[in-house]
Amino acid sequence: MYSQYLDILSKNALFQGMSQDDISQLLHCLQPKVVHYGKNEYVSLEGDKLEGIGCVLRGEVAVVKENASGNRMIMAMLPPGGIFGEMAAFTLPFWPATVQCTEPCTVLFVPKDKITGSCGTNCRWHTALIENLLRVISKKALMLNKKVEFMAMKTMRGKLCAYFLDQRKETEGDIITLGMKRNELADYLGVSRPSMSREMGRMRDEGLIDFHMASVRLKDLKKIREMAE
Amino acid sequence: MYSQYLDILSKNALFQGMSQDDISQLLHCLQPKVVHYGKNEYVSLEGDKLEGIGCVLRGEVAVVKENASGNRMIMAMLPPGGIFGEMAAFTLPFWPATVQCTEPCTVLFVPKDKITGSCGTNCRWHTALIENLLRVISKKALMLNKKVEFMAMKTMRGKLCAYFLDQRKETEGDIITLGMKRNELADYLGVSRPSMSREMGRMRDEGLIDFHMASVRLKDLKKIREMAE
DNA sequence: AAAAATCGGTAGCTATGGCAACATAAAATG
DNA sequence: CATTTTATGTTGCCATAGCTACCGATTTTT
Repeated sequence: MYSQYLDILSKNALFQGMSQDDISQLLHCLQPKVVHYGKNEYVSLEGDKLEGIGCVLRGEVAVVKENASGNRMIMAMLPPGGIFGEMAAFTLPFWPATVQCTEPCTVLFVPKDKITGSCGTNCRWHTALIENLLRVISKKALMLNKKVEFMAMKTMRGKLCAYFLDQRKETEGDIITLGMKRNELADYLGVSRPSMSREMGRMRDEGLIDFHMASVRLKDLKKIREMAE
Repeated sequence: MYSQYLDILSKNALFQGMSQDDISQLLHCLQPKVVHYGKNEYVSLEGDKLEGIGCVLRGEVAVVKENASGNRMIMAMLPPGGIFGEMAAFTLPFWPATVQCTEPCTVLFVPKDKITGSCGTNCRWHTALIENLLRVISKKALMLNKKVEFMAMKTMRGKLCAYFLDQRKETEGDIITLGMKRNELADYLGVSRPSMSREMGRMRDEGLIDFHMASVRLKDLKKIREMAE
């Protein structure tokens, strides 16, 4: 019944660690709805009743928020494998944003009460699903928490240093990769691109860092750490 | 065994909607550890192995983050009924912050694998626990998301208007209550208190709002909405 | 009720960082 | 390989908002 979608579902964060057979059985007890949409069709409208989590099976959807005066802000673009509504599903009764297809799409909706409710028979993969969901949501919360920390830094230099050190985390070397383009990083930190470039230039002049394109070499870790408090 | 703690646990977000009898049975299968601490003792150290979620039963704990140069930043103060570690438990192997008692405390630790793992016999309240946990974590994520939105606004006025409108949400009237003191609100929005007061004064001069202490009257909703884009 | 502490409004000065505009470099496209 | 497009660096100007300091109001403590 869902066999044609097992391939893409096995790459979905909600079904991580399960074989396609497992997913197939699990789907049987989740009783999800599969819906097809045409280009530009709405998957959900802000304020609509929220019944479950959406998984993109085919196409691409845009999560957008529209303000009073009709300006639309794109919150995310989700390719196949992407999920949406997971943060709101267990807290809000309504969709907090609008979801629209940018091309013909197929979306699978997992009813929220089927996720937590036990399914009688094979609860084994149910447990894995719940663990995955907990992982997905708390990962998001931690990412947001980190972003708040960056944005809360008072100076541009503070934000940059905090971000650099965070990027360094795993790799103990002193060369890091900005995982984003300048524009995106500036947006992420809540500053303007020219001002950010200017500050990075100043930091280079002062011998704190060196950089070329997306790679930055942290030359004076001690001072960088001081700035990132 | 845990009977003396049922009173306070029934006020805990994790056990919401359960009777004390239910909680008692559930605890039996969660096999939590109860630990007593003296004043200023450490409950967990940043970097320690993270084994489960903590519930404050007695006393008060402080969640603190220390930076390289020994400065400590208080992330939260948790009274009895408070929980900690819930965001990290399913994502990080180690505690991301230090937890310390400000007075003699008792803490109950719920092992994380006991939460998701099925317990064989009475799974009924297990399901409720998981739903509660999902609610707690996703609520936190939504709150952080909102905070990011406020902080990302480019101007002071934008931040204020967005916050005012959010506070208005439920009550459709035009008088809102700032749920915080000026200092706290300024911190929350990531601005300085004097600048915020100055801007609020300007907005009053322009006829957008009126305010006295913690209550603000939104006089020109149209313009306020425009500013909050 | 008096004293102390906290909270909130105001003002002046100044610096940080936003913005626009342009220049150069890299990457994508044909 | 040439051309277009996109990404990045740079600069000057200037407004927003930070900071310090102070004063009055309100709340808490004793």
